[in-house]
Amino acid sequence: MATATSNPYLTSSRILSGPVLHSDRRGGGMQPGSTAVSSGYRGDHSVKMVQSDFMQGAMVASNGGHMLTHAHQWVTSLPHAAAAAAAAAVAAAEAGCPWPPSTQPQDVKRNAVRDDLHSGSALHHRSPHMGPHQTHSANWGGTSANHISIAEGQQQQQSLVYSQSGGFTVNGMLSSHTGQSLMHPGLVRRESPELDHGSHHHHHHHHNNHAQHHQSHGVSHEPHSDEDTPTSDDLEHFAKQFKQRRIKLGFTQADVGLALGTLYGNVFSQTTICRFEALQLSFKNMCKLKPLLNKWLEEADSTTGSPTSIDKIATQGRKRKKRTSIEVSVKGALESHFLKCPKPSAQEINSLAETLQLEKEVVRVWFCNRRQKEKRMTPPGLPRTPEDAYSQVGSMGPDTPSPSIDCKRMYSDT
DNA sequence: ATGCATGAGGG
DNA sequence: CCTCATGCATA
Repeated sequence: MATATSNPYLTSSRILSGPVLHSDRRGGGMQPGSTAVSSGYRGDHSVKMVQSDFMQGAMVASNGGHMLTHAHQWVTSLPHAAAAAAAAAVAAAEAGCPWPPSTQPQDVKRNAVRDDLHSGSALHHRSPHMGPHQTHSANWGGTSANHISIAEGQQQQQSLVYSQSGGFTVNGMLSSHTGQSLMHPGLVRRESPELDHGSHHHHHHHHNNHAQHHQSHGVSHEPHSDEDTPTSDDLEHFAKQFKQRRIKLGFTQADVGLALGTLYGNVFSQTTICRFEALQLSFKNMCKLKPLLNKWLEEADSTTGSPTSIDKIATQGRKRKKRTSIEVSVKGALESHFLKCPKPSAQEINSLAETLQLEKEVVRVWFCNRRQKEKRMTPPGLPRTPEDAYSQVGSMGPDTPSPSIDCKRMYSDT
C-alpha cells in the first residue's frame, strides 16, 4: 500500500536529508587530539556487585518547575536550552555501578565454570570463526578469570550473524594478496602513522574488578584468549589496544565500522566502535564484537598500504523522530526519580511526563536508556585520567552507589 | 563522545 | 512493556 506518504513524523521536512553539511570525515571519527576522555578504564572501580544498596539521600530535586508550554515537539522541537537556571542536583548521580549484572536473580553459580551467557534459549554458537590462530598481540586473560556471572535469566541474545566472507581486505577490496602496496588516490587518511611502529607495548597491569571471587579449582586455568568468554580484563585490555592500534594506523572509528561491514558483512557505526573502545557496551555485546574487531586489527596492520574505499550505504528513507532535547533541570528530575525507582510503572511514567511536560514516550525511553547505561561495563563518569582518580573528593569510595531499593506505586494520576 | 531513538525478540 | 544491540544527530 502506498503508505509512503504517511510518515509517522514530519513528512515535508527532509526525507533524505538534502542539505548534508556534515558529510566530511570529521564527524565520523574522533579527532586525533581531542580524545581526552577516551580511555575509559575504570581506574579504581572497586565495585562489588552492588545491586540493592542505596546511597541516595542527598539528592533533592531542586529544580524549579518552570513549565513552558511546549507544544509537542515531535519534530518541531528546537533545542532551546537556556531557561534552565538551577538544576544542580544530579551532578554526580552518574556514579553508576559497573557491571556485575545487578538485578540478577541470585545466580550464585559463579566460578563453577565460565558460565556463559546462555540465557536459556540456545542459539548462540560461539566462536564465530576466528582464524585457527590469530596473532593475539598480547597474552591476556592470564590473571584472573573472574568475570561476572552474567547469567542473566533474562532473555534474548539478539542476532549473531556473521557472514564470513574471507577474501576481503580491510578496505573491502578483493585483493589478490599479492601486492597490497597500492595506495588509493581517493583514500583519505587524515593521519599519518608515522609514529613509532609496533613496539609500544606498555601493558600495565590491571586490577581486578568485580568481587565475584572465583575460587579456582586449582588447575583449570584456561587462559584462552581467543575463544570462549573473555574476562572483563581481557576486554578492557583489548579495547585499549585496539584503540591504540587503530589510531596509529590512521583509521577513524567510522572507518573501522565500515571495514567490518566489508569484512564480515556487518557494518557498524562510529558510535558502536566508540562505545566498544570505551567499554560502554554490555559485557555480552563486548564479547560479541571483540572477535570481529580483533580480526580487523589483524587485517589492518598486515595491510601495510591501507586504502580505504569508502562505501557508503545510502541511508534509507526511514524517518526518525527528532531527537528530543531534555533540559538539564528536567534531566535532574528524571535522575532523581530514577534513583527512587528505576522501573516506574506506566502510570508513574505518565505522571512524570505530565509533571515534566514531556511526551510519555520520551520519558519511557529515557528510563530504558538509563537502565541500559547502568548495565554498561564502564560506568560513566570515571576519571579519564589516573591522576584525577586521586584528586576526587571523598565522595567516592570502594562502594558504588547502587540504585534500586524497591519501588512501588506512588501517586496514581491519570 | 553521547543523548535520545528505533526495532527485534520475548512475555 | 521490557531488555538489548545499534545508530542518527548532536553537543
